[in-house]
Amino acid sequence: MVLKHLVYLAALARERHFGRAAAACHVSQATLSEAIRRLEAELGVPLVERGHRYRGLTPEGERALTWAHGILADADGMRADLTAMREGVGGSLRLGAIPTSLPVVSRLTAPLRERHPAVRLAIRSLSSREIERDLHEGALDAGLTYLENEPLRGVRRQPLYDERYLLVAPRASRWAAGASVRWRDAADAALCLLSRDMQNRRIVDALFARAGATPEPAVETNSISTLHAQVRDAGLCAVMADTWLHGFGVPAGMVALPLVEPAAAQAVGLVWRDRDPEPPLVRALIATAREALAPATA
Amino acid sequence: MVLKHLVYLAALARERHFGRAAAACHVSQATLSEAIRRLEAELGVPLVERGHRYRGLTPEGERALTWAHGILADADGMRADLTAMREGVGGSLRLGAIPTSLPVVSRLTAPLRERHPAVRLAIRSLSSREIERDLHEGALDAGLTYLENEPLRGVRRQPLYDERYLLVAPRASRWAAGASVRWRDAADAALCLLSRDMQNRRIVDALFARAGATPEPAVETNSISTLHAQVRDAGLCAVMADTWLHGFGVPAGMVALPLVEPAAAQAVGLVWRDRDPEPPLVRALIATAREALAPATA
DNA sequence: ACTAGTCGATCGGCTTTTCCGATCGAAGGT
DNA sequence: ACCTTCGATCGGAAAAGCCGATCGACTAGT
Repeated sequence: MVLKHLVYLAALARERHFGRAAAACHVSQATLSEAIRRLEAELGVPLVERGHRYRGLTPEGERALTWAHGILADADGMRADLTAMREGVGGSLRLGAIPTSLPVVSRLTAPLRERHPAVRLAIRSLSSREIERDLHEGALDAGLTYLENEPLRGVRRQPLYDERYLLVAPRASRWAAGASVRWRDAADAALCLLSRDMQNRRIVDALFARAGATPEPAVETNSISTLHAQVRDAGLCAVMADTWLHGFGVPAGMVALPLVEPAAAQAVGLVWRDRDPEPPLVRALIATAREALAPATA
Repeated sequence: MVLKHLVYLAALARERHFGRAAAACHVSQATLSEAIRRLEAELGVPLVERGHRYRGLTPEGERALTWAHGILADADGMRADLTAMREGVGGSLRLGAIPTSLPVVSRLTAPLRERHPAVRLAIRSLSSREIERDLHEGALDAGLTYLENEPLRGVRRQPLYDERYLLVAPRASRWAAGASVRWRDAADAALCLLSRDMQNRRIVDALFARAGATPEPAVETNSISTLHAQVRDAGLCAVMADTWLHGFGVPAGMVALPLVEPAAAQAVGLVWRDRDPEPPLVRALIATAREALAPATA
């Protein structure tokens, strides 16, 4: 079996198109087509739904793809590992992070780059689900995401901090009177919340629900910067993670009050693929994380 | 990179000889030599200590070998998985087992073969350390070994039963008087024990030590059948695992008495390589083990 | 010290695999 | 009915893989 053919299979699954997949692999469409055919012959199973158009992988193809992702990740890991032994940790680390963790990422990457100046970083803001998926597809080396709210499979983890929630409200509003706000009360505010496809929102909804309330947001968005802007410029209230406020400050004219009853916290941490051995860059990141950003740095 | 080259590397590390490794791979020595050279060129690191004789792998080579074992195991797993999807679980399952667990193996393999008649089994009696090593070298699919006494790394586990220890003594001896024997007292008997390279012996030694005693065995052996024979024919006492006695019975004219103070037990279970996805045969074995031989079947 | 034998590297040539450009044929949209 | 898109296929060129033979260096035995 040829490793390259697995690359072609992965590309085909990703691009869902023979021509584009071939282009992405810098080969002709004929080459890719034949490689898939060979792979099918060798494994003795059809991998793609045959027809005059790409219609997805067969169940066997999907299964093969899972294996292929693992094998390719290992092959890359081996290369990176040996390179690291020769000339120190280098190359490119692809890190996915949930939006609320973005302000924290630099606290992680700064010491990493200090130790290993040759490392190049690619940081992508992704949802927790995208992080999990891309980790398994080998499109990501590590992620910064929620550890507990929704199950994570096939990954190892290093807790880093707890995310807590605050209500950001206009200084003039009635919410600004006390030192904290109850979730139940916050539900009545004119809210700007993240959209429901984001786990942060699902967490917040669950907390509202635990307080017996159902928020009816005036504005929904899938971007935290939008959230921030809405609060600052439109005078709405928002539920924000403390990390975000630490990183970017409380908008002028607004106050941030801890949300209580329940005063819940979500564990956030580093995750990476559950494979041995670990690629050198990932190992370096974990070591850095453990030392530079031990838990209780919230 | 070509998967075949990794096979050659693994063979070379195993055989420690270019010619033999080549023969094991059914290629000429020239082919294998060149393949290693290519691999080194591609990875940019020397993998074997160069000289006019094989002198082992370089540190980079050892590292590469670890990755190679993983990648090759995955490639095999993929093939087996797809074959299983097509024509059911089949192929050959290589199972390693510590000697005291051998009587139990059949209770595991019988239901497995009943469900999957096409499966062929290769059962090897190995020490717990060999099991761990071969598992990682891809020379074994699963193992039956001690789970707790000495650390196991990079494996998943399914506890199956607890191993308990009995003193087998001549019916006429003073030990046969009571219903049990204390470790401290047993240390005074004329003993036949396993040799110190076996974990079972290390466990037994530790239990003697906990009772403040140091056994001075009259006979040491690395084979449990020898142990059994010595007890039966030479009239010595022996510390045996209950599984062995259940499997082969108490030698005629002897009695088996539980060893107490402490009445310790060692957990024994199934282990397999910590990788996702699991090969179909391994999965089938685990499922069978969980159902057919749940814990507390001692 | 010499010799025979072993071991791994290397060379030249052969075979197989891989890759590409071009073309084909089916399906879908207009 | 016509045109476009998509993937399969073909034939030839390039590359890689493999082998037998040979070389050079070390080793063990005399």
